[in-house]
Amino acid sequence: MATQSVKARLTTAAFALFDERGYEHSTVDDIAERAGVGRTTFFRAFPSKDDVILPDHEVVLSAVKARLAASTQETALVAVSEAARLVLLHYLQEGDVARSRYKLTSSIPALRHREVTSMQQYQRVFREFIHGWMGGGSETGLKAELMATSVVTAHNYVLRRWLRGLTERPEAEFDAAMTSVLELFADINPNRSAEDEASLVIFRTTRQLGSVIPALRKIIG
Amino acid sequence: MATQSVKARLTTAAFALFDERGYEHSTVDDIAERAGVGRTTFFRAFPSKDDVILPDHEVVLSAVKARLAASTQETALVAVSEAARLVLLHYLQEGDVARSRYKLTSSIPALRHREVTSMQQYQRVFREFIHGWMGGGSETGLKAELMATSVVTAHNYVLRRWLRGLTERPEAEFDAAMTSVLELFADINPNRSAEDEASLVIFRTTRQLGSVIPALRKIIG
DNA sequence: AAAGCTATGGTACTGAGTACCATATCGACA
DNA sequence: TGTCGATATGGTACTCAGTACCATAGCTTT
Repeated sequence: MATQSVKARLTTAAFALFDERGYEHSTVDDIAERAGVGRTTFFRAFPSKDDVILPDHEVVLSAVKARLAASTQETALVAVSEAARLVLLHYLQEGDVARSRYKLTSSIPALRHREVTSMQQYQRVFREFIHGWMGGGSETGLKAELMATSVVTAHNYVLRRWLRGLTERPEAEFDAAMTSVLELFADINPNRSAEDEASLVIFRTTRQLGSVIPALRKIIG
Repeated sequence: MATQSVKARLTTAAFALFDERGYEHSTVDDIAERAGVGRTTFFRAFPSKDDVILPDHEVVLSAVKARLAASTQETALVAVSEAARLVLLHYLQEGDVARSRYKLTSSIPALRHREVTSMQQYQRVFREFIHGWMGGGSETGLKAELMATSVVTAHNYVLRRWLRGLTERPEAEFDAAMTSVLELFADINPNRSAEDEASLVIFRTTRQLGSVIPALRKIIG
């Protein structure tokens, strides 16, 4: 019977009880009893009651940190995108568990707060990473923060669409969203392009303006 | 003695106790006793213990909603900027209270969560307003969400700098931050500007190029 | 003066979270 | 094999936030 770990048994027991009686009407005693363990053991596995709905949070957060750490100055943005994708993929792999959680976090404030907190933690990791990538100066603080929140927001947007059943291709939508976010910030990045700068060029010619201008118009489109 | 309202007395009592003994070691009974009221009255004034650190939240949130509601399609972005500014100004007016709160939210997780929740509520209001302004279609959902989070993030960034004593001119910094955020999204807005488009202008002149070019350089900078 | 409304205080209860102690299980090692 | 020690678990008792309910004081209304 005890093939699953204690944590896993507690998690399934909790989700089942929350589904049957609702979150408020399921006590920690109930959860522990259904999992076949004592109440004390519950609080050893989870710091608080609401943590039971995000049992893999620490693992995923560590994976995100590891993915970011395994990057260079040139591949930083790819790392950000892929690290965020790790989070999405974890939810996708959870399947029905993720959808159950969504039902719960949508209706129970305490659980919504718990999920918001977890997203804040991802955001913090991204912010520190991006800020470090930008050099860590105070002039890039706001930009780093904006970028981090945007990445997390884009992730959440696609995730929520999938949870609501509004998309069959969450990964493709995620890539699109992430690309548009990174494009948004493209001009203020360290590896900057010259896209925004305009050059004024003056040529000397003996040809008539009347013949030159239509040709110029054609080039500029 | 009871010139202040019950809510105000409870608030000052709470901040004083939190400062003396810390949040965890101040019970709701202690706060109520110092304020000269019963415990029941505390929970009538505040839904939970941690709400006491944001006594004006509902008021400010309503002010933000009102400011947004009093705008037209053309003035939407100004309204967003000024609504966010309302929040900042409220913190600035609080002065030391705001700084005390910052100390508390920085060190006590429960209070940090409370503040995050309040920011989430602002964000939600901004998101819904902006999305409505964009027409409410599903193709603008992500953009609206990104804009709302960015506005709130920029606000928080400047607010935190002021709370840490890193700036003497929070309002000016706020304006700068807000402008840069709105610029960031300028190209995807309904009232788009022609800022990003370049014009090619050709003049006819009889003057020598050698005298014209230095003057042009001076203009362009 | 009686009725009613509102704000407040008090009491009793549930349940989360903590502290502490007791016990069981298992492996290492003599 | 028996013993020690580490780790996981269970149980008990406690604090305190939050809720429900009732009683009462003060004030207005009729």
